[in-house]
Amino acid sequence: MKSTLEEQQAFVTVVDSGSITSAAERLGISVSGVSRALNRLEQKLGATLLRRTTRRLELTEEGETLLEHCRRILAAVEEAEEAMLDRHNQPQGRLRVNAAPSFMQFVIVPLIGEFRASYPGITLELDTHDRFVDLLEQRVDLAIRIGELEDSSLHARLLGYSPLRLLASPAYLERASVPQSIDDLRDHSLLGFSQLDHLNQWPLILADGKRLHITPTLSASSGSTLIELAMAGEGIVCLADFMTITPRQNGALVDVLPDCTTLQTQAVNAVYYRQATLSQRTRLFMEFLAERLPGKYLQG
Amino acid sequence: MKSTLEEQQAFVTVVDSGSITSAAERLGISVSGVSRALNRLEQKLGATLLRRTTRRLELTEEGETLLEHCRRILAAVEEAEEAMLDRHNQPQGRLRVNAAPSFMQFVIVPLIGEFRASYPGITLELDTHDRFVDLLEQRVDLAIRIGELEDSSLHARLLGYSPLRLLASPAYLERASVPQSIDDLRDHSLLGFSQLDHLNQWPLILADGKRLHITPTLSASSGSTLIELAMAGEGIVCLADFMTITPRQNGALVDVLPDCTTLQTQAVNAVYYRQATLSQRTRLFMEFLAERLPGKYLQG
DNA sequence: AGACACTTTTGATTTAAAGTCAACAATAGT
DNA sequence: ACTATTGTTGACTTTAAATCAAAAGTGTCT
Repeated sequence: MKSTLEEQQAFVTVVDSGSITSAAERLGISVSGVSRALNRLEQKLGATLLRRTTRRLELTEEGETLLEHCRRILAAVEEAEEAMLDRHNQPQGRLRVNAAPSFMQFVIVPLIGEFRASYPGITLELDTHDRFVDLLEQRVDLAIRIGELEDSSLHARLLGYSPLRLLASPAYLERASVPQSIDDLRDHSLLGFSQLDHLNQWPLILADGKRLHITPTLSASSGSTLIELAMAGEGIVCLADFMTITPRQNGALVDVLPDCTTLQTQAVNAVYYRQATLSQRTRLFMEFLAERLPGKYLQG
Repeated sequence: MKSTLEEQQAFVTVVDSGSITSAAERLGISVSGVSRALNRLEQKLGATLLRRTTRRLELTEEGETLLEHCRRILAAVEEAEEAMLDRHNQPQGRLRVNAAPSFMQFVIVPLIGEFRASYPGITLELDTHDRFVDLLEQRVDLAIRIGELEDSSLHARLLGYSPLRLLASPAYLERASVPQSIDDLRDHSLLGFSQLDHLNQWPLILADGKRLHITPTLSASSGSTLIELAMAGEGIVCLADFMTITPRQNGALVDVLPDCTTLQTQAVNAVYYRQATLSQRTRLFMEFLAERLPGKYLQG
């Protein structure tokens, strides 16, 4: 009278895919097989897991609880299988990495060619997501997180620190003026984020002791758009160092108040959910990042 | 071609019980069933897990690796089942607690009657073990550890702090003398541990700045024996506060140098291995300890 | 060495579990 | 109310796992 892994797999797949029919397809078995597995599981546990009508599936509270447990169990089983596979084989398999869009664009993508050349057997999935995702639910092997860590059930490896910079185009500075102090910034066109207002709290202390909270008259929702705007001479931006490497190199952007800009550096961590040992490919990718990022992209 | 829970259970049970025959008995299936399950598992993984002769079983390196994973998986399955059971039922089930012998004797045992009266459905197993045990391997739900924690994969809950005391019987102090300073102790009969020499490093700073490392001419291997010796007037002992409550109350032992004795207090933690939520009974027991220990047995 | 006690593996068979197909029932949308 | 879609159920098939009995190892003792 013990629930099997197949039943648990069926349950999780049904929840993830939203219907029994699509779960059956994904699992490669018949619809009735999935329905039966679900019923078996419910009967064994003596609880209803999902209230199901033909059109909609809804998790009960028990189902919610069990779902988490099942994800954990299945992840542990997968880890075990990987551990045995890794023992003798070349690095291979799916590796899903999650990072903020700007970090993905400016840091990971430029390095990815080198990694792929070293380990051609690894299938990479690059996932961008602004808010923190549930690693277990999304089956993410490794996530790069900037700033403070929250979830203590995750393991983390520090990759380095990311300083912030103030930047503008030479044309803008010539047309407006070159600010000499933090308080001078108030007379400038400051470009900020349109959605995430907390990023408009720049880490600069004004003469009155307060932090500079900007209310931009021109804003954008992504770092790359902000860079384009700054290069077009629209004003001053405050961005993570790693986004600004190329425009600084070719002179499209120059530092503004370079002495104040490293005030708030944020830790950059590679985080993962693992109960036992890290899979070979995840470890390889993490080591790759830990080796390449400090220096050019991050402060050691 | 995926390994089942039954196969994993068989594998773990064989390792734990040391033979296929006894594992079969424990699992309530036939010997050949276990042998087959083991073979299936090995074939599915393409690796030998146990080198087995009729007389001896030996884990291969792969087996060692898989064993850990299987324990984790099975523990997670058990957690899932418990979580579903706990949902509607009264507290019940097996609860295995591990602590150092002296802590068990002087702290847990005196309190256990009250706990049992409150939750008669819980089956308690009190395990004493000097050295730190592997919670997963020994299926220990909760362990009490005194001093610094090592294993970071365990969760911990601080129960309080345990100060040390120097004690002797009034008769001894009358016969010898009452030491007035730490350095006076050198002229006394100091009782120490016979096996664990690091416990003979008393947390007292001498005039020359060194710690007092005693070389006892009378020693014992357990705290309770040392207490008996001290009560018999054989000398001065240095023991955790919680062991000395009764003899101090009835005057059999009195504090020596009471001002120096709280120097080194050690943290007392309840630690557990859990991937998801704590089972109801474990949580109840931990809360019970956290509520009762500070004050009488530990410093808050 | 050889006989003995014990443990594990294997072949043939039985038993039980899980999956399939097809008919039926339920539900939302037009 | 009709229809397209989705989930459940009964009868049957397939597949996996357990058992019994016999055989093959392995270590011990005289």
